[in-house]
Amino acid sequence: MIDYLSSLNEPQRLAVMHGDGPLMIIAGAGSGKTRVLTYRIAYLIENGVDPFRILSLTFTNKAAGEMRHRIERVIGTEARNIWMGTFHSVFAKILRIEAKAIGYTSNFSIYDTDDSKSLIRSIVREMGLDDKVYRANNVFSRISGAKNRLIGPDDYLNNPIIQADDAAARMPEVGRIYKQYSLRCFQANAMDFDDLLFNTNVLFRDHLDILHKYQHKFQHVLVDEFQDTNVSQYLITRKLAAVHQNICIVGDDAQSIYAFRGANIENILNFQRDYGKENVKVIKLEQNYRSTKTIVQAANSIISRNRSQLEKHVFTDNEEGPLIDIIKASSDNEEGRLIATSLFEIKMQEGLKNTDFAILYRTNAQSRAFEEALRKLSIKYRIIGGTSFYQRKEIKDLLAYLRFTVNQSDEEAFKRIINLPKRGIGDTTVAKIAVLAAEKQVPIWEIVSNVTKHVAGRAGIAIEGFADLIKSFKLMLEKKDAYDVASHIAKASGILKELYEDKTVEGLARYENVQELLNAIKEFVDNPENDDKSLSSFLQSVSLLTTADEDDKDGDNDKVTLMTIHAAKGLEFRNVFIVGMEEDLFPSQMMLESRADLEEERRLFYVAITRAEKRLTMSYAETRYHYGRLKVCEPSRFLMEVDQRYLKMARMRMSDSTTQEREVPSGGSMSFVRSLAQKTAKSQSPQPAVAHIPSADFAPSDTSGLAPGMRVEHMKFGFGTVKLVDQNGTDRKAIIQFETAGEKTLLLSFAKLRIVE
DNA sequence: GCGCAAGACGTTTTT
DNA sequence: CGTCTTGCGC
Repeated sequence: MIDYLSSLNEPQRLAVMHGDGPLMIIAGAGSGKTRVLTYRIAYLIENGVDPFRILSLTFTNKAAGEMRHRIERVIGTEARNIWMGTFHSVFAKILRIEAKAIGYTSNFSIYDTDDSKSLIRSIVREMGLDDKVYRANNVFSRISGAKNRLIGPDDYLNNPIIQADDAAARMPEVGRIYKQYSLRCFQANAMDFDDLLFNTNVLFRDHLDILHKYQHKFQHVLVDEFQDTNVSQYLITRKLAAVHQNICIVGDDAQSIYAFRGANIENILNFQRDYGKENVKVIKLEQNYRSTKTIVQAANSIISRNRSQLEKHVFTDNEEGPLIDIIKASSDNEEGRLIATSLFEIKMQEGLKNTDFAILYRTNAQSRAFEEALRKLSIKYRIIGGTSFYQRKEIKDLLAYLRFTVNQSDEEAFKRIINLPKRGIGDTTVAKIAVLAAEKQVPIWEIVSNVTKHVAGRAGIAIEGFADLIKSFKLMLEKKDAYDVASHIAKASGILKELYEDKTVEGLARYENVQELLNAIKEFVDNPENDDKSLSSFLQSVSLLTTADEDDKDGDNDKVTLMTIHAAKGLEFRNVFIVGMEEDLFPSQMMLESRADLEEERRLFYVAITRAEKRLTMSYAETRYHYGRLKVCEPSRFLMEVDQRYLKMARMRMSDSTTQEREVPSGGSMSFVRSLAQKTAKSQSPQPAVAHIPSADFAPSDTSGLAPGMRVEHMKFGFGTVKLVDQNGTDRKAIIQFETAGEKTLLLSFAKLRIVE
């Protein structure tokens, strides 16, 4: 009956059949870890473990769904009872159940990144701070980083290292913003993504009875993609596994690509320390079943350049396979055409389907050229990630109505809809209400529902009307399901009407999108797997969708997949194109600018390569449009780092260029620098020239060009002030240097600065 | 408070 | 090149 065991190799079988106690599976790319995890859970259930008592944490909800179905095929419908999902969705569910213990109610809102940033923007304004200094992006990432390390606002303020760091970054008030931000989230009965994990930790820390309940409930805890968990997540798993000690982690340090959001490879090391090295069973899965020898070895040649890694040797018995093709294109658009043509040829020659192909890129913005080229060849494609359906304005607007109906404390939802459609309530009034609520420490609704006490005149009456509208929506919540409430709200709020009256193409599309959202809610309600059909439950599931979770709306499934490399984690395709292999793009400009080593970028490259089963193609363009300007690109250093034996390429060369120089007065703004360079280029060369000024060279990471004690101050992306100072603080001159490469457009936002004595 | 026009500013990667 | 903010007349 357990015939699935026979299809496994020795280490895989050991991992599946491991009994009690901590288990760490180091699984190389393509080594069948999903199978192992699936079968292990099936095996546990067959051996008497109650599915209700298994907690399995995956990286996407889709992965959880697929795994659930695979387990179902082995052991039957019992698989439905396994606790399975992403960290965020599983613990959001638990927080919903236990909300009261930490002062929330179970219908709390989940703030997405936009909500968080908008709240931070308001707070910065209210505190009278400069929003150019305290950029929402920056502040948010600091707060997020702190939360991921389980540092609360008070800890943050009391930590001298963090305070010194903030002071050095000239943002000493971040701690106070953080404190206010947390307070406001709490008052809004809202949690951001990080709070879902942070508050779970708080819940387990402060309420031992609740912790004990879950500790005893979960007899087995399994964590996939362990290399991408952060401290906050790790501690949750550690607490949950503390009683039974049955924790199984699966990961690959070589595929850790989420350090930027707090993932900590050291969790793998901590794991052995925390459970005792002698207690932890370690199993390595090193045989790759996915890719050709060429692909596996090329990937190995990349990752071997990284210093920090666990000892592991990934190999394969698969065929040799074709060499990796390198395609050089003259522009980003040509890159699109060449890839699309190549894809089409391979598809015809080998008789493949569109689903056999994936195009992977470093940033979402790169998809455009490939979309156009594929469309021209009538090749169907789908894009994963990017501006997703749920990020569209009209969708967020309706969702905000739904959120506010469920949770009248939700400040961000309130701000979004209070004047939508227009009812004569301006920013001033909105800010006033938000501040009033914050000062009195009461929910927004408290002010809104008694608005005439606080706001006089026309605005007050308008808000009163709004409050009555929301009250009428609220009444529906108890009796009706999510779909009935939502479709009523769409009509009664006037959102649908406003879009319907907009007869432009975009207006029509927006109207259809809203209908599409209503359809999605209908589907949610009709799905027998969802036991809770309330609006609140729908909103929760929607906010925690991962990019991979979004389904195609049309029924056609044979499509080429376009996505970022990050989104491709865990997936595999027969043929893979890795595009945009250019210095500044991959490895990314940001990584080159910060003095960080490129190890994470290299791991990302490793992940990209190992998605391919049979055939791999890489491409780069010599020029690329960026902010509407043409930029000259150089081939990525990563292309040189691959063992050249596995590549089939046109000889790579740097683009021909000559260098021009111009003096820049210190303290001048970049727009001045820009116009100066523009003038220079035009007057000095008969044809207008391209100025290639890689922004990586903006801050001379190579300090050899600098006299001792000198430094160049600048703004990223070529905006702001250029300033060159010596150790006495005296201004000195700097040179802007740019190359001409015989093209027509000037690219001036990427300036290379050099020092003049 | 609204709407339009000119101007500023920006791109990793994601739950 | 887009998108979002700001400034001004109404």
